[in-house]
Amino acid sequence: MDDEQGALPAKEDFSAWYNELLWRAEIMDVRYPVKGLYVWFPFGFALRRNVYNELRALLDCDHQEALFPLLIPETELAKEGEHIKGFEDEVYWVTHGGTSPLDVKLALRPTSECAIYPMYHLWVRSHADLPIKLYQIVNSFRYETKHTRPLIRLREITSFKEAHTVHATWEDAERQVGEAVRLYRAFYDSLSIPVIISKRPDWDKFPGADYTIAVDTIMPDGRTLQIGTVHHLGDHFSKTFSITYEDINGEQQFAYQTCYGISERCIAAVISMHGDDRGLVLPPSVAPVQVAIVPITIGKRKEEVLAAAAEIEQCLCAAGIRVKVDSREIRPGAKYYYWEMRGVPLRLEVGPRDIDAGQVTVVTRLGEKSAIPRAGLEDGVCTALAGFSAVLTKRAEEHVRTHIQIVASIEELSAAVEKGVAVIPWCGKRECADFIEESVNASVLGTEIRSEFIPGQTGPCAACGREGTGALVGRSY
RNA sequence: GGGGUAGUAGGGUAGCCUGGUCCAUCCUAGAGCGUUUGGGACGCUUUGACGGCAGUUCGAAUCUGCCCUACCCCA
Repeated sequence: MDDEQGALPAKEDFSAWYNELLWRAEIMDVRYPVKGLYVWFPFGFALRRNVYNELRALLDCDHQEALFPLLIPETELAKEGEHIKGFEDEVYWVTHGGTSPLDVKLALRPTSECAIYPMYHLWVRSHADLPIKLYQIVNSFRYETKHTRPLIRLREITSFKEAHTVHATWEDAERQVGEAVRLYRAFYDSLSIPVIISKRPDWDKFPGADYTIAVDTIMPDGRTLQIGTVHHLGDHFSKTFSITYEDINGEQQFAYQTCYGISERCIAAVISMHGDDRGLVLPPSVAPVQVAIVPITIGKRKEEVLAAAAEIEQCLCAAGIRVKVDSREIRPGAKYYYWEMRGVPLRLEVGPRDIDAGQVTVVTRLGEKSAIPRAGLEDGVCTALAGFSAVLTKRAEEHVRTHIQIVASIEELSAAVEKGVAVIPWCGKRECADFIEESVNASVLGTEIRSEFIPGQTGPCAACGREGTGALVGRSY
């Protein structure tokens, strides 16, 4: 092969590839001098903005965006016993104002239940106030002791989208759980990321929830990444924070709640799922630059070519496409590599030969080359972008499908989790899950699996032999 | 949680044991000038560093202490 100058580590070597790519594609700068805190480069931030705009658009149909404070008084945080127990080891505390110690310590929110629910206590009066569906997109803090990793395991989660809803009945809250799962599916569809929905085991649910539904995907190395969670909170928090409403009979009733969240792990998923040895590969829906135009300027016709490129830019821009002309004084090849690293879905090449032929050369990020007539270019580009999205989805589905195995015994499971995730019958008992987990060095992630790639499964529990149903098992980030 | 290794310019490395030399070195780094341009151009000129804080010393990248950060291994 050619000398691979400037190449990334191969994607096979996932950790090295991921770290190097974040830097080279200008997503994040990991050199900030505090462990677990990272800086968004402008390009990465543009990607973040596009991704979260997709999420906002979906939520804004029947949620409202709000903003609650970062600081939570210890007195509120400590109210719900089970909840605080789940977080107490990872809370950052503000203990001083200037040089004077505070009377009541203030926590940096690890999540916002205890910031929002005291206000819900004031806001909820009558059944007519319900349901309430709010969300906010904020940073939150967790003092992670394990290995931190940009976008995946952070001490400052910079992009936590959390929704908090209040309902009159348990059933109504459960319907909202279903609705949230539907929203998250739609969100990940727009990013061409296949997901596996399952119900987390009881010991792994959100502290203070009735149950937790998780959204997982499969990374290039076969490990799973949790990229969304939906919690049915029952009336645990409404009892703690006295969130009550007056029903139609004039009686005070406790409300039922849900909350559900997505963090910048969704961006880690986009990067990891689609990227390749040349860099990022971004879905057109969120790519900061959807089309890069490279003018091939040779000798005398330089002005003519640059004018043609500018005209094409204007016409695509008018059609609502995010487009950039790269007129830097470097070789065309250098520009191709540059935009490939940044995941631009389509590259347009405009040179004297194209002008003479009345066409534009189009190359997709995955290397498919074609020519589109200059007349009707907007339509041609839009079609190519839509086609590219479809190809990404198909590729991603193929990856997930080939990293799932349906197995029946511990031996099969042990081999399966080396390569990806597995589904195995389990009776639901904690001891059996512990046995399975210890035997294969992987986790029981969930049951009641909902995935187009996984059929319903029943059979004897892999640990005890009693009747069981399919459980998702894998190694996770 | 336990152990280990390391931090030198935008990135990668040498030097450290045995403290001292005016220009360490390589690159996909930056700046400038000129020639180039259908897959990472070339020449010349030039810029820039010893993770942080304290200590030892006439003198510290090098020795000592603490802290921070990164990576690897084991639970």
